Amino acid sequence: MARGKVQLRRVENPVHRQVTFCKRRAGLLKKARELSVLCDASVGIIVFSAHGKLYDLATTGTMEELIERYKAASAGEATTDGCGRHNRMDPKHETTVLQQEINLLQKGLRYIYGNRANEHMNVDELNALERYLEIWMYNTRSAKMQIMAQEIQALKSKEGMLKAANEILQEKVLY
Amino acid sequence: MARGKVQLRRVENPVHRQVTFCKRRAGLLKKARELSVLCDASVGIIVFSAHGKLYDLATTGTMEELIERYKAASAGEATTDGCGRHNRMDPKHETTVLQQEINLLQKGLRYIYGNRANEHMNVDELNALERYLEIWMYNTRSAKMQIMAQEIQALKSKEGMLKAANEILQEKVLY
DNA sequence: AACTATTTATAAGA
DNA sequence: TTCTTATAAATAGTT
Repeated sequence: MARGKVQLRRVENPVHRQVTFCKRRAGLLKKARELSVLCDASVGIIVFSAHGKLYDLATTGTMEELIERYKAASAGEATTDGCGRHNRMDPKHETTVLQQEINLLQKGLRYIYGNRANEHMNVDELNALERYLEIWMYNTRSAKMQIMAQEIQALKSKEGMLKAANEILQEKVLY
Repeated sequence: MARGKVQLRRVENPVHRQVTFCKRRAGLLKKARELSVLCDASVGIIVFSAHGKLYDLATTGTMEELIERYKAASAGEATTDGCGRHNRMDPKHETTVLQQEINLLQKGLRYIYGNRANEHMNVDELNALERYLEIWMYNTRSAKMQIMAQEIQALKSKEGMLKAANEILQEKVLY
């Protein structure tokens, strides 16, 4: 895409190929992140280099989660919005409420930024801020717990595989 | 990328968002195919639209094969987030730390703004966010308490004055 | 790892 | 939707 039109075939020079791989891989992942953010989509990417090295990206949750969702979606076709952790309400109302929330939090951020938290805010504003912070913290903790639970699951599964491999190796040693 | 710089946040207009989704999804898959051909790589992409519709691409074999290969490859990996720059607490860089704090909170704000709280944040970030939120909430409560205490003080003092005035008036009435 | 000349992708408009 | 077009973004070749 620059200084020469690209030919759709393998780059023969190994050095050039490696450089192109790095650049384009980065570009691809960037595009995926943009698509996810701009369009509210979930994107998972798996890349194996020619030499077998793995690179991946999951814009939403973990790759395992996406894979499960993929299997569910590609097997059956009854995908009733699998994500839905927060039930949606009237979009217009929601937007307004969210905007107010954002304004308040941004005001709070400015105070933090000035290292003079909460000056110039009245009791009503502080109450609202407190409420939002509680909700936010709750969400943060929930998300963290979810991720950690998934990691534990992954580790357990890894442990199982390692144990199995161990047994096989021990058998081989014995005979 | 044209006729207007792209902002990295959800496209609010649903029609624009849908169009952008189609275009960019096509672009992403094209880039993936190019990467695969040019660099001899295997690429798998899973995309879920906001409404849960699945789009996928596997440049080599099937997606199932890629998923199996992914599981095999990721199982034998260290989960030590390669970047890992967790060294902190250099008093000279107080400003830097503060800036990081702001960045984190702003990142959180963007997620709230996009109605997708805490997505794309890892456990470390969530932990840090939780810590900041606790501090912030503590400060908020302190400020609120202080203001309320002052108001109570003011009211008590006013009450005292009124009582005194009342007594004087009663005395005047009696004589 | 930077730099730029070009190509490519795409946002907005028709 | 699809086509066009002006412009932003990606990147091939180079240093």
